[in-house]
Amino acid sequence: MLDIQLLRKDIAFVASRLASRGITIDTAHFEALEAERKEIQTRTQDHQARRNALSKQIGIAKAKGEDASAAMAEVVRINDELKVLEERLGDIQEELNDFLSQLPNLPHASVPEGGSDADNVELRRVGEPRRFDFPVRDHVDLGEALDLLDFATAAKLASSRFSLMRGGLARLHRALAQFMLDTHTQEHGYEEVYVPYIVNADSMRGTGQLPKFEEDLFKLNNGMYLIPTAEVPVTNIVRDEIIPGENLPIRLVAHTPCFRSEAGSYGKDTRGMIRQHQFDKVELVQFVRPEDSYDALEELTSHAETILRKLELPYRVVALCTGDLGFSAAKTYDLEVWLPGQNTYREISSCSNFEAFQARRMQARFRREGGKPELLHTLNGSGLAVGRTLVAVMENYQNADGSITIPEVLRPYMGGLSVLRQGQD
RNA sequence: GGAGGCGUGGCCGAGUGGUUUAAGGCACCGGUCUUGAAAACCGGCAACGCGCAAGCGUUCGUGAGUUCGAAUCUCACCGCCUCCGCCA
Repeated sequence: MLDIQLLRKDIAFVASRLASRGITIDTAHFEALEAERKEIQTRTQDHQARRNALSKQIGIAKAKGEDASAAMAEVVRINDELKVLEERLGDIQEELNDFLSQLPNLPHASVPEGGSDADNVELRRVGEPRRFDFPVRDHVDLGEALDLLDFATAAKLASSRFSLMRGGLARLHRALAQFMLDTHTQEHGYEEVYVPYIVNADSMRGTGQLPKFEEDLFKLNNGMYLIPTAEVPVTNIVRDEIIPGENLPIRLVAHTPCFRSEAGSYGKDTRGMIRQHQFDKVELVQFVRPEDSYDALEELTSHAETILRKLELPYRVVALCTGDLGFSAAKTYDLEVWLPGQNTYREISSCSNFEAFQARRMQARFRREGGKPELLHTLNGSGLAVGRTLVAVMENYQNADGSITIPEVLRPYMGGLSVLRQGQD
């Protein structure tokens, strides 16, 4: 949520920053609502003040045994008017709130201008895509040939866009998550958290999934939702809290499954594990002081990159342009891993600074020594998407005979195993 | 699932219809005293909204209601605790 003060003060600025994201806002509508809100609110509060004063007089009069019927009659009259005013004020405030909650965050000044992902800016490439002297297979062919990946059975159990992993591949998937958690907790100073995979609507509003993106979520019959990312439960830990300033920054990491309905993605990435209704992700979340959040974004991105470096997977870092930013983000770096099976770089992590956008929705604040509560800044990033990392390992580490070499750093998690081949357990 | 109890500021806690403008304590901040610290004493100290300000308003888990007036009464919901049942 944007700061309503900023809209009151300089709506032209807000409109122009949103225009860079391809969003047009009805400034006249907002200004009209605000003018009415101000008038109605002033009148409402005048009435309330009058009523409170009279009620106090009535109390004093009654205590003395005097007659208070004139004052009581006036309060009745004031209450009639007040009822109308309060209703109208409530409606206006709701309308303002709806207007505000539909607006995405403003892009940071350093975000490149652009209308679509074609305008994203590649910042750096790390690692050299491997040259293969045999025909490259994608992860689906590799996994099915090894009898370790079975999409047909997954579709029988659930539907398309689910996967079934077996044996060494299931273990490799688990190894990746363990390796990521251990790296972030032991080397990068994150605290591991275990969180609910089902959350309420308030949490979804806090991080910005609601009200605009309900169709992307799985909703349960009790009104709660399956999490689309650990960002939701982990970030909402600080909702409605005032954190002592000396406790910041707070760095949390969680490994969770993620559930996405992928509505509107029919025909996109239908093959393999790239786009699933259920996938695992290790998520990094930071709560920081406002002045530290851009340094924290660089640092958090480097933490995610560390995983790719240790796995020796080639990747590139891309700065999303204004038109490609997610709803709540002020700035985002995507990490894209090289997939030989697709002969291209594919997103494997998205690291964002939300500034105070989520904190304002969540009322997540901190207090400096002796100061007033201030909104903190939130950040998060995948560190990494486990399923896509598994795909990247399979495709980049494949051998001519269809076996898959296990990256060095994962072998301790695999009981020392160095290669996945057919017929193994 | 059943029965009972409870939700008050950063924390503890008083308050069962009217000068509550939420007592008191802890913590915290400032001051006096002191070589310094501690103790003692004095003062300050919830959040949010509107307003240039004075100030006004809202908030006692949440929402609805009763009343001239609600932290206090009624209803619903949420959460926590205790006991019973069930269960990994």
